[in-house]
Amino acid sequence: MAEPTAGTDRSLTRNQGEVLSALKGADKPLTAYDILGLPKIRKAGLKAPLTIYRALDKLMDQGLVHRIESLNAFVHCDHGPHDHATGFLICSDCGRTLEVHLDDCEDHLAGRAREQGFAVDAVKVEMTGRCPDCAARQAAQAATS
Amino acid sequence: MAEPTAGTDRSLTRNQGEVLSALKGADKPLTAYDILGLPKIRKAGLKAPLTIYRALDKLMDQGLVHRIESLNAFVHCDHGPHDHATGFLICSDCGRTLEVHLDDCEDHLAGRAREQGFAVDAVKVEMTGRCPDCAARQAAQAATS
DNA sequence: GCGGATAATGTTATTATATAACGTTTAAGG
DNA sequence: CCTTAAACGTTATATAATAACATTATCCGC
Repeated sequence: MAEPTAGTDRSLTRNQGEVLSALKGADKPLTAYDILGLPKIRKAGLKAPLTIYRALDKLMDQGLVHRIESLNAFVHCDHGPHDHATGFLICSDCGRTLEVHLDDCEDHLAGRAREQGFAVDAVKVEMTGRCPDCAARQAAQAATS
Repeated sequence: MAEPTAGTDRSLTRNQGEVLSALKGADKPLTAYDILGLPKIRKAGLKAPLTIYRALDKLMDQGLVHRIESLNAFVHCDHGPHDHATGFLICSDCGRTLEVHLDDCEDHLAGRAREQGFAVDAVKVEMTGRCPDCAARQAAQAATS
């Protein structure tokens, strides 16, 4: 029983496929417990937090999923596996995120670290603010008040 | 009773002073529960998690303490209040951190966000790796094995 | 196919991190 | 004083993540 039924990616187990599929279907990051609470996930037989966390760990190993530290949540990576650092724009209003690539800035950041004698393994950037939609809505509300 | 006995900073309440003092005395980030478990803190009468979290919130408002998202831990900011983004180098071996300033890189990062129509409030950068000491120790061990 | 190693899973319990709700006390200013 | 807003105390609870151990599936060489 190695057929992933939920995802299209080969070499994923059923649990991993289900979790990845759940993240793909969401429009914003989900916590492990958000995922656990999804009807589709329950119907698929996943019912323990650990089951979700294990699947997420493997998906992150493969670069298919990223963890948003400041939200304790996880998002599908829609850019395919990549080895350069990623940053996330996190809307504090609607909770959606936008992934940005930091190919050039990564060198700058890591260079700063190396000046201090630090050997960098991973770079994480998270920016909080308002997404275009929410910024526009707030501007409109401010105008009418 | 507004005298901060633990810290030297004015305008801090006693609880805030105790918590800040605890962080100043540590050589690495502490979680709220780490702080709660310190004898000095217990002796000062702080005994509930919420007490610690409330003090931490205020200290962060004032820029005296930073939160390390990927550790769920808090560090004293030894640069004084500053408004430009900070980054942290986090040693995955010894757990110590090093704060770095990102005054120039911040513009680059935030600019990337603005290209997408995103209004940035805060930028957080966390880099994981090995600090100079731990990198040197590992190199020495590799040489003798 | 068989057998053994390795990875993945199931299950239960527990630990770690953070906040809600509510009443009381304290500090600052008129 | 007296009011008001901030800080605090207390208890309970919510949220996030992992430990420990038994079981099952998958891969690979034979």
